Amino acid sequence: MSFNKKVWQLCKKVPRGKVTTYKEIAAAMRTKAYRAVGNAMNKNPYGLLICGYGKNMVPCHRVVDSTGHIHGFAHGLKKKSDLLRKEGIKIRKNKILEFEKVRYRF
DNA sequence: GCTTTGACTCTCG
DNA sequence: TCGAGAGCCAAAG
Repeated sequence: MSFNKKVWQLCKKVPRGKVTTYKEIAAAMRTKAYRAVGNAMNKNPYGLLICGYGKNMVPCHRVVDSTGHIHGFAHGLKKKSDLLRKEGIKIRKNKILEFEKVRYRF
């Protein structure tokens, strides 16, 4: 299985209402390719399904950096924060509130 | 194959 | 507290 697919697989394991970080994912794969993880997200073929919540969706919007701050998103940061808020996660200025509480650990 | 490119993270000052 | 710099890794050209 390719590196990217592993990333997406792990991504899908994040439950609704929870978030994870690029670092967590990398750690779960026993690697330190934090940046490559983000790169994988950016190129993920299921990106367009995020908003539609399709069968093979990869909840990329539940992945943020180690500080709980949101970076880029294929559909825009606003869209991403909206989706997270809809799942019960509070966001303010691209920053996740109560990060430690909603953070999912593998 | 070597070089470039990131949705990253850590360390300093 | 915050920004700059350096280190990191895999994918794409």
